[in-house]
Amino acid sequence: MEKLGQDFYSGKNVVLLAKQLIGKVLVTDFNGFRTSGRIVETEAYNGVIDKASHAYGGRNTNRTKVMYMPGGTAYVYLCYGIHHLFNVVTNQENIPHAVLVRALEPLDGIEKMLERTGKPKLDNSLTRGPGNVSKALGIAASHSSLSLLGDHIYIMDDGFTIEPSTVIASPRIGVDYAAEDAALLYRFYVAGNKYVSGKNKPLNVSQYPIRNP
DNA sequence: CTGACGATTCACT
DNA sequence: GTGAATCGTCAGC
Repeated sequence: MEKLGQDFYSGKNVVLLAKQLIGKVLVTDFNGFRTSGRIVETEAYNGVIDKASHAYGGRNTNRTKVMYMPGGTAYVYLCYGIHHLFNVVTNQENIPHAVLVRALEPLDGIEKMLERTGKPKLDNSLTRGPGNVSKALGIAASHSSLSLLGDHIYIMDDGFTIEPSTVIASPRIGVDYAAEDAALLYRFYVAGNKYVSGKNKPLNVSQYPIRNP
């Protein structure tokens, strides 16, 4: 059981990092309430050359400047006026790579997550989809720019390994506006896991070959 | 200052 | 499958 450190987040290949984050444990600890879940779905956003990225073309605004911070920083933003989406900034300073965490399998603090989301009981909607992940873990836009090397939001490797053949690569969700980049296989998920959002091919692995970029 | 809109979710048909 | 909710952000005037 060990917290991911700077070396992990400094990795230069954001697509590989998105894949490597599958199976890790995302933890938040606010006001003494610890909540966590195993990451089962991620998406990579490949910096200035990725039309689906907020930093495409070097775009650097008050909101997106967080993406230019060093790897290991939280990038959280409000989407559709309702949902806070949590991303892990990767690579080094001034290279705006990020990984969106889209789904978790709940582990610790499920009662607290139910309280935050107003759900009556645990089901697959608690941490399914990026908006729900943030809501359940208590992550808000005000946490953007927070270091993941600190004590409030961080990611653990607990030694649990997802069978590699069950980690599927697919196109990202909701990025049709990104033209040809919408087809890139930058989304990763655990095949058949009930917390995975959107399309979830249970077993037909061959259709979406995993490529180590 | 203004208007269009989004890396979504949920209720409803 | 369709549509509403809801507001900070950002490009453009």
